[in-house]
Amino acid sequence: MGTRFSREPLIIEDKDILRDNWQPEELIEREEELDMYTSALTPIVRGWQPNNIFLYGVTGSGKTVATRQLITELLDECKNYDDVNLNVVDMNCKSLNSSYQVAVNLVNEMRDPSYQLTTLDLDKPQISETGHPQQQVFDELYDDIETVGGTVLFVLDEIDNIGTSDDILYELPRAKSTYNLDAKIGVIGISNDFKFRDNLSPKVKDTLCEEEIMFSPYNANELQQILRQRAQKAFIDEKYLEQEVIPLCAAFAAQDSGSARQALRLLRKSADIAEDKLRKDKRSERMVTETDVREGEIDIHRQQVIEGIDSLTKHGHLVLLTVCELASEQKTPSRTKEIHRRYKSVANDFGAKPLKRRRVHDHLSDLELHGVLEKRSTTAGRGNYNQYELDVQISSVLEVLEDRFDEDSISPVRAKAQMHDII
DNA sequence: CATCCACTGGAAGATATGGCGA
DNA sequence: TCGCCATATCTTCCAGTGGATG
Repeated sequence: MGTRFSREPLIIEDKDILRDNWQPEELIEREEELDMYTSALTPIVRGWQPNNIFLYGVTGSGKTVATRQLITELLDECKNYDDVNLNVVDMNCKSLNSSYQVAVNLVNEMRDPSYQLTTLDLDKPQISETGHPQQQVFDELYDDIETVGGTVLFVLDEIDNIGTSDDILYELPRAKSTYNLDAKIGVIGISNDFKFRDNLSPKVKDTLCEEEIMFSPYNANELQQILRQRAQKAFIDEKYLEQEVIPLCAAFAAQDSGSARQALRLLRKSADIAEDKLRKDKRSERMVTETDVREGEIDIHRQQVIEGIDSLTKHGHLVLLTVCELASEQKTPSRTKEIHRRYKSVANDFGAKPLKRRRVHDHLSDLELHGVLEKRSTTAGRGNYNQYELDVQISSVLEVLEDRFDEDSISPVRAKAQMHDII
């Protein structure tokens, strides 16, 4: 037997190739989008004022990969011309939910000594995330832009996170004329959310959306091509994949989101499961099977729900616990009114001041958004009302809640659930 | 058919928290 | 320490909805 940590590859040769941040040499199935994108970027090579570009499409539809590829080529090309000084500031706004935070992080990004702006280091200290007036942060940012000079291109990935506070998107494209800057400023906004574009204030839409490129979700066929492109390199031998594996991964992802990221994650998970079975001698052949894919799908979904629950606040957990309690008494689906009534006593038991009705409604919708609860809107009887019930195994929810509260307060619920045989 | 009812969910304001510079 | 700032969370208020009621 080998050691516990054997380096011997079993099925996968290079797992990184199956990650969504691996940059393929060629982005396939997106020819049209790349074409439009290229023409939108062309003015930069000529040293002209850049277009502002807005990309939108669901996650995993190739927006970021396309951007990375084209920006790399663009930077290379610009090196050939003395009169073009292109600086790209690339930032992911995933955890930033206001314009203010984006501005602060842009300043820090530009001042980060390890960041390779093609000109000088700014050599100024980083600034803290809170405590400054917004305008002051903007002023710092413009100062830095002017110091860097040339063409400054901002790539703001997942910009939809800032929600309705879109000041920065109004400010940035106009900064040149407002503050008489010499530097040319361009903004590329990348959004996963279609609605974000519609919800932008009209003044922002005018400027930022000069060039819009829409990345549609991949269909099952396109996803298969993408998976094949990567599987060729990632697996020791493609023969180790059952014929149905790639089509099935593609189908699951196409059905749900059309996201290449999701399809890849599933393929990766399936391969993990297969290797695990091999290692534990539960399987004799080097082979990823259809069953592995189906198991992987369940596993990933479950993981997502648990993460969803984990991110909630204390009262979110209390509301969820209330629904569990009702479920354990077979009283779900339950009306919001009923949930709120019961929630009040649950909260009191935990020594927490119960929230008002409205807020509990919000928590319930949150839970639905996370896929933990299922909502049923009813328009029967007097007026319309909502009912909620658990959309996942009560046992997995209780498991997560046990970590949040203490075990003793959860066990009565578990006992009741067991009594009614729903666990 | 007009009015009422019971509920939903948007909007705005209040409160709590935590970091900043002075 | 204080006053200032941003933000998350929560409360208050209220308009809208659509079947029920008389």
